[in-house]
Amino acid sequence: MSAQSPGSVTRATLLDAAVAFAAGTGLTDVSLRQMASALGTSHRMLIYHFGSKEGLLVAVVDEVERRQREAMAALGDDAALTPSESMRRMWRTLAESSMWPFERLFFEVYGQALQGRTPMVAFLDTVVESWLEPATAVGVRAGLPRRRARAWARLGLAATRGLLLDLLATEDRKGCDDAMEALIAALPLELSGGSAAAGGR
Amino acid sequence: MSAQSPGSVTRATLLDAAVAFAAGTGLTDVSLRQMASALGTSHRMLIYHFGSKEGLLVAVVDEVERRQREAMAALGDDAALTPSESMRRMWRTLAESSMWPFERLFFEVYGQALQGRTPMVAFLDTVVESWLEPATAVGVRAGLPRRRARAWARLGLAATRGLLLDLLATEDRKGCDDAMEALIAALPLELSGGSAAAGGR
DNA sequence: CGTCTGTTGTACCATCTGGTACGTGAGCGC
DNA sequence: GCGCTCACGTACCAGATGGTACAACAGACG
Repeated sequence: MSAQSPGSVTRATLLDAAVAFAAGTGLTDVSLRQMASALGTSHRMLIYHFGSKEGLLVAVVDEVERRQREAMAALGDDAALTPSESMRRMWRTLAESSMWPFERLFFEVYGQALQGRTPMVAFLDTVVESWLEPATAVGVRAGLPRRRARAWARLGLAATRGLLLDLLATEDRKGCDDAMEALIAALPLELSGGSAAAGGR
Repeated sequence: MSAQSPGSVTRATLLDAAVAFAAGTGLTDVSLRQMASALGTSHRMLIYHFGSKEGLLVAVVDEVERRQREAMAALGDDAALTPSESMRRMWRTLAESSMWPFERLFFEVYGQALQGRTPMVAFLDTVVESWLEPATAVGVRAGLPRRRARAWARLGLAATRGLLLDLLATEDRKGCDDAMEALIAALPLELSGGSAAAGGR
């Protein structure tokens, strides 16, 4: 195996460690030297592999976004479940405390993206739509008119993120569970699984 | 009253300008010199009035939090309205594009607080509870059992914040309005105004 | 008048920042 | 062997950073 491009194995390993570090520490006000020493390398090597600090941040943000999409795919495609059960399961997964570091990182990046900071700002292009489209499809499949499905998908996404913000701040798992259950109990009939029009064609 | 020379500025004025600057630019990766020159003063003066950069950040974050509480008080105490109408009105106010800079700042601070950065971390103590308690009271007054009222208050708060995150990222005002309407339409009967004002005193 | 107190400007400091120059091996094809 | 690329360490740079020392100027008060 020829190590062709500047970084095939080393770079990937380094990126993985960088994401883990970012999840644990955040990536605001972090210098190359700090991150490098936490990763067991030198700031010289980070610049070597990623070109610049900006390049490193781009790589980390892209990787976080990639994992987010991956998680969405893993959580959303369970077509056998009713939407309400699927929603409950997604919440149970996201609210797990082992996920918190990544969610903290997610909201940190989100907050900086909203302020236009490069390269986080690219986050905004996909952060809603990539979740909204699949969730809308679930609602449509369950028999909701498209526009209504999209509104509910949007609401479900927003409530989930808002409750995660709450959970991360208060660590009140029970209170947030109750709120999510209130939303699930209030879902339209089509989404709660009672009379799903399974053959939507 | 000594109308001081144009260069002379009091601490309160400086703080006000600092918050405005933070709302427009963010307060991540901002140096004293940058902020000072944007405020028409020198970094020397910021340190003179606030003690240190940390002291300035503390003052700004406290002020943002204070305004947030003030806004909550202004939005929440309209006891004549039904909860659903009150919610709709609150959303209409918060979604106004003139509020966006402050909301961006809010989420930026929130994101950094979640990563434990001082002094933003103090934000977390009040960011949920100070809104949750009044909203719960509204639900109880409308006839909901306390626990159910609290769950719905939490859900309403989370959905509002989640939709603001969505709105700030996508600027899709209509889509977010639809989602909020979907939530309002799904509120429990007691909150939607059908059987309002159960003789509370 | 002099003195004191609150502000402000200038000049400076040690430290840290991202980035670079350069040397040095290790591995590999020839 | 030779050359060549990748990977990495050491040493360094110019610039920016937060913070400080010190002087100067204003007005209030005796």
